[in-house]
Amino acid sequence: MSNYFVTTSIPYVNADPHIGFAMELLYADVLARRARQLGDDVIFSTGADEHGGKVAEKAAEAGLAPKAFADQISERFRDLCQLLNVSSNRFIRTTDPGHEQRAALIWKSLKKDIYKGKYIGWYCTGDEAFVTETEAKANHGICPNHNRPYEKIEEDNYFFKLSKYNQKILEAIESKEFNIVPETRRNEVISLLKSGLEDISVSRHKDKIGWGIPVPGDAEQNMYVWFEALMNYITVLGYPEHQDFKNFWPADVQIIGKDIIRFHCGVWPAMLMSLGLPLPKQLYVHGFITVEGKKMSKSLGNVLHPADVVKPYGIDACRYYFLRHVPSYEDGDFSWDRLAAAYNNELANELGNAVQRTVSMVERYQAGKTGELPPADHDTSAYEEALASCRFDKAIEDIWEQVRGLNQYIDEEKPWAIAKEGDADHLREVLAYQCSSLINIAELLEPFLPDTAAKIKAVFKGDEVQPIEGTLFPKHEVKNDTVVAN
RNA sequence: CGCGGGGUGGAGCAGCGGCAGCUCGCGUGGCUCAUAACCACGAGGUCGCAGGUUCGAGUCCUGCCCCCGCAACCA
Repeated sequence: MSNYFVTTSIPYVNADPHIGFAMELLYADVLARRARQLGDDVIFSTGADEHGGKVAEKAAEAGLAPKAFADQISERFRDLCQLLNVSSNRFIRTTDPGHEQRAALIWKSLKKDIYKGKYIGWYCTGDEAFVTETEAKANHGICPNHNRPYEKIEEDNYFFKLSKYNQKILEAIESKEFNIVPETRRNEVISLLKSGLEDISVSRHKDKIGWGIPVPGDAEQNMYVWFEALMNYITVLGYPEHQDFKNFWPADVQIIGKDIIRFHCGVWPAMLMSLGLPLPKQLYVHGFITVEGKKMSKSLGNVLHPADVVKPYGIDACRYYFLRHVPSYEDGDFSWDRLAAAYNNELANELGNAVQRTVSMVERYQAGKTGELPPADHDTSAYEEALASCRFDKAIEDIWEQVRGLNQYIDEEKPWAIAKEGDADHLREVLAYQCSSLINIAELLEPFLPDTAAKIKAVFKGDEVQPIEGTLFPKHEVKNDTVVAN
C-alpha cells in the first residue's frame, strides 16, 4: 500500500464547465479509482483558478464583485464532479485563504530566482492592452482598431529566472524522471526546450490587474495569475508544513490539456526546482474535443455541457463514451449518433446481454445457484500497461475483448444444449466460468464505470445470483436528442 | 520560412519495411440462454498526390496538395 496523488488542471472560472474539462476529470477519476482498488491511499485534487483580469471583467459584466462571481462559477465546477460520479477528494480554489497565504510563502521561497525587470512593449491606449512585437510590426506600428500609433511603454515587473532551469528540465524530461505522455507531446516539449526558454514576467501592476494575490513586500504588484495558479498543486497538499505534502508529493500523475503544456513543462518544473522539490512523475496531456466535427464555440451555439450528455443515457454511458471513443492520445469528437451506437451495441448488447443471459441460465438450470467459481484467467497485462501510460481507450478495448470472448464462449459451449443432455457437472462448470468472467470484467471496469461494476458484482455476490431489477442498460429507442444550443 | 497533429474500404480508427487489419454500418447463414440480443461467414480499400531508396513501402527519404489544432503574454 502506498500513496497516490493525481491532479487535474484547475479550470479558469470565466465560463461554465463544458465537456472538455469533464473529460479531464474522468481521466483523473479512472486513475484515482484504480489506485484505490489496488489499495493505495489516494488524493485526487481538482479545483478552480479564480484570479486575473478576465474574471474581473466577466464579473463586472455580470454586475458582481470578482469574488462573488468566482463563488458562483466555481460552484458549478464542484457540482460537475458529482454529476459525473468523479471521486475527487480535494477541491482547491485559488481564492482560498490557505492558497493565498501559501502562495505568498512560496513567492518568498522563490525570491532568489525573482528579480525586478522592465517589461517593454507596444501599448494601445484605445485597447488598453499590450500587443506583441510581431503584431505591432505586422500592423506597421498602428493599431488597426483605433487607427493610432502604438506607444512604447515600460512597466516594472518581477521576472522569474526560467532560463536558469532550462537545461535541467530538459534533462529531467529526456531521462523520463519527468515523464510526459503521449510521446508526441514529449517531443514537442523537448524541441521547445532546445529552442530555449526566456525569463517570464510573473507580476502585474495593480491598476492593470487588480484581482490577484499581492506580491509580498510590494503593494504595487499582484502575482501573475498563471504563476500563482500553478502553485495549487502543492498548496492543496498544505505545502510546506503539512503531513499530506510530505506523504504525497511528488504527484504520480498530473493531467492537463494540450493548450497549457508550456506552463506545465516549463514554468512549473522550474518553480519546483527552485523550491528544491522533485518534479511530478508523469504528465499526461490530453487533446481537445469537438462536437459533431466542429469546434465548440458560443457563436456556433454548440457548446455542450456535461449535463446534456448525461441526461439521455446516464452517467456510466457518458463516462464510457468519453473514455473509450475519444482517443486518449489525440483530439476526439463527440457525436450523438456514435454515443447511441456505443450504448446500444457495446453496453446494452454485448455487456448487458452477457450478464442477462448468464443470470437467466443460472436461474433456469440451477435454480439460481452458482456453485464454486474458478479464479479469473484473463491476462491483464495489456490493461495494466494501457492504464500506466494513460491510454484509457486501449484499456477499455482490452476489457471488451473479454466481453466478446465471453459471448463467444457461451455460443461455443452451448449451455442450453448441455442442459438438455442433462450433464449437470459440465453445465455447472460452464456457467461458473461465465460468472467468474463477469466478476472479473466488473473488477476491470470499476475505474471506468463504477456504478455498472457495482451492479454486476452485486449480481454474483453470494452463491446465488441476485438478478438486477430491469436490465443493466435498457435499450433506447432512437431519440432525436439534438445538441442543446446555448 | 513560428510550432505541432492528421489524410487507410460508407463512418470511426489500428498497423509504421515483408501476403492490408479492427469496431460500427451493410449482406448471408447459424443458434435460441438472452435486452429483435449472441455467434460464424461475406462484399467493400490502386493506404492524399508525385518522385526516390529497397529484392520488397500505408510503413523510410524528398517535394507538393488538403484538413485541424496551438502560439503571438488572456488565463
